[in-house]
Parts: sequence; structure tokens; C-alpha cells
Amino acid sequence: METYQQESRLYKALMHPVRLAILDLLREGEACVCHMEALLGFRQAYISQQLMVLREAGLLEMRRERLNIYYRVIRPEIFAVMDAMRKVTGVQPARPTKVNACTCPNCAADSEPRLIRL
Amino acid sequence: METYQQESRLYKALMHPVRLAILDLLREGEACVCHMEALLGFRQAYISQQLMVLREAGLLEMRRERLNIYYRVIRPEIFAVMDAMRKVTGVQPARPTKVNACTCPNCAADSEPRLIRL
DNA sequence: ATAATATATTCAAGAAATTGAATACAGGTG
DNA sequence: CACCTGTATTCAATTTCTTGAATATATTAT
Repeated sequence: METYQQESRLYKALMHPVRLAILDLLREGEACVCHMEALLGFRQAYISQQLMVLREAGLLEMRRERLNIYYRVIRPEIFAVMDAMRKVTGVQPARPTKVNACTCPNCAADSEPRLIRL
Repeated sequence: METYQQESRLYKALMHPVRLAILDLLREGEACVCHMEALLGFRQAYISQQLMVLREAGLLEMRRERLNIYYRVIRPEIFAVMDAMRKVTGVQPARPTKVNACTCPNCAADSEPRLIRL
């Protein structure tokens, strides 16, 4: 039963809609918190809380670069789990449409036009 | 986010060690409650409670045959999820050793010798 | 040194999950 | 019908999760 305990901890991490959305976001590589904030439309503190849960589950790692902190998935095998679950429900989640603008250096390089900040 | 809500309900069902053990048990086909009780070593009411959660999540269905109630997985795709998760943890759960004897007709046909009941 | 920015952490109230105990119920047997 | 057997359901106490609010921290800019 100890093995199941270990698995159940991971399922617990996936048990939350916002955390699933975050993981999907990170499929394409690392992202900073402001990016997730912009894409998902939740308050910064809330996103950080969910990131902490995923980190404590051993799924994410963070890296600081100047003011921004970038998160990335350190167990890509988790995506196979998510893909398999998607076959159970049969529904593919829609790509998130950017709710707010993100001002991090990475996003600044993005395609969409934005105001120059001084 | 509604799609994630639906997925998260399923992850919630998998979030529990005993429920994972039950699902593993049902990989080989249907089983009656007394069987699970014997294999897992939990009280009957407790097993039934967990079965109810899995049923409400839409993963199981039950069938009555005389006094016994047989459960079976109606979404075998869930096993792919569990297999994928097992690759994340890297640990294979041990086959459960029968803790108690089971007296249901199916188990009576099993290999182990048992007393004849009148 | 002060302030601003990006993010993390702590706290608390409410909601949901866990689990033991008690009980209900349906089908079979005498 | 009364009783037994296998299983489901209800209840309540406890623990855990959720989430908003407030606050702390690290880095950079002035």
C-alpha cells in the first residue's frame, strides 16, 4: 500500500483545475509567473500557491533570472499521464487565450504589439 | 477551465491509495466486495465507501448476482493513466497477498484448499 | 538608502475528504 | 415469517484542501 501512497500524492497534485492548466502551459517549456498570470487570469499570489503545491509534489523546479522566476516541469512523464486522462474524458482543453498582457522580457519578444514602457 | 474541472474530478477519484488498489484489483475483471475485502484487508463498510466514490466518478459499475455484488471497471482507459503514473514514480505495486479468506462462489473455485461449507 | 518590481509565504475561514461506528437493506434460508 | 449474509448508506468527528487577504523577500533601479 506504500506504493499507492506515493502515487496518490501525485494524483493529489493533479487534482486541481488550475494546476492542470499550469502544467499544460509548461508543456512547451519554462515560463515565468507573470506569464502564467497573464495566460490564466488569476492573481499572482494564487498562481504562486498552486506552483508551490506542484513543486512540493516534485513535479516542478524554479530558476531565477533577474527579477523573474521561471518554472519548468522536471518530470515530463507526467504529460503522458495527462494525455491518458484526456482519453478517458474525451475532451481536449482549449488553448488558453491570453487574458492580460505580460511584461516579462520573454513576452516582450512575442509577436503581439504592445506599448513601449519607459 | 471547465475541461480541467472534469479531469480534476477523475484525479480526485484516483487520489486515494485504497481506491488505486481496488482499481488494480479490477484489472483482471470483475470482483465481488468480499473478494476485495479479503485481498485488501479492510472492513467491508470501508471498501464499500471507496467503491461508491469510484462509482460516482463514473469509473465502476456494479451487478448483483444472488447475495454478492460484482464490480467492474467501465472505463478501461483509466488503466493507461495508472500505467503512465507508475512510470513517473518508477515503482510497481506488489501483487496483494490475500489477507483473509473469501467465501464467495468465485473464490470457492479458486486453487487454494478450503473447508466445505454446508 | 529608498523605492519599485516580481514573486513567495503566512494566516485564517470555509469547504471537502477521510474514516470509524452504527445502521439499513436486499436476497436467501429454515 | 424470522433470521442470516453480503453489501450499501448515513452520520459525525477529524483532517486536509481551497482561496482570499495580508505581508515578506529578493533583485534591480534611482
